[in-house]
Amino acid sequence: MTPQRRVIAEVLAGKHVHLTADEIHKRAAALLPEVSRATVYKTLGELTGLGEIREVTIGGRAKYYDPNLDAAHQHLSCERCGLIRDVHPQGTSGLKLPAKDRNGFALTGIDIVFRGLCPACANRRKPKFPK
Amino acid sequence: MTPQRRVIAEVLAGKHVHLTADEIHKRAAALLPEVSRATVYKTLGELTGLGEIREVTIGGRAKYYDPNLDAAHQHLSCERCGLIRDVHPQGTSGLKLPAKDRNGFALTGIDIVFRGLCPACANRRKPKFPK
DNA sequence: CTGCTTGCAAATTGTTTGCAACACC
DNA sequence: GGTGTTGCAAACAATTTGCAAGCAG
Repeated sequence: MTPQRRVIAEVLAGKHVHLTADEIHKRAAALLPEVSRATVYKTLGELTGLGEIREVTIGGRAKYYDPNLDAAHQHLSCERCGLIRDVHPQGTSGLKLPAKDRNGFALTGIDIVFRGLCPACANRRKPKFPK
Repeated sequence: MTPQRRVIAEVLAGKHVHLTADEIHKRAAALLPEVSRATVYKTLGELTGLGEIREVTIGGRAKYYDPNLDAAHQHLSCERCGLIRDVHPQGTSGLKLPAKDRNGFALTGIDIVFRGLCPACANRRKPKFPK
């Protein structure tokens, strides 16, 4: 357990934390300036391998890291700004794929993402200018 | 409608087509050598804007493009090799997020991805050695 | 001519890797 | 002194953009 890993763990602590590797790096560097991007990536890779966090790829370019593995949950994602929130709706936990639809796959999990616009993005309408 | 766009449309035609932009480019170039990557990206961007196809980001680095918008469907994805298949299981169409869980979001869609290992990948076991 | 499309190349973004220096048992 | 960690820099991969040239109406 090095100082670098501690600050990364601190950044990931808490509820509703869904950050990209780059955001994690920025926040970690604010706490401890001498944290390099490479270390953040390596640490996140290890944590993922250990099952402490999970990579989620939603809607965009960068991966998000989800430290909330205790409770099964789904994600609510803003298509405009990329904001991600955890949700725990009923009726999703029983969801599974019938054997006849599995195509021989060995299933390991199900990801459910509710897409939409967050309140802030829904208000300020499309930032698009008629020319 | 230019020759370039026609071959891109041809590549996208058919069922169970889930290709990355780069794969689309390779296949289009096989039909018509003078198709540049940039043109593929621009065309895919337009088609996405027009609602003809949809970008899906599953599990990895590159986006996949899904031309099957007629029928609501979900995806079955191999975590090892990236293979994606369409599935149409029962019991998912009624799924929606209760208002109390919406956090003020205006919902536009729900993505469901069943993760697992395809038959081929399940056979050749993890290329990973426990020490 | 005017406007949209193409395609090369360069720029951007997100992530991974090679490798030397370092700290810790 | 070996093991594992760091961090710089370079390599990569996926995508986007600037811009000059081409084609169609």
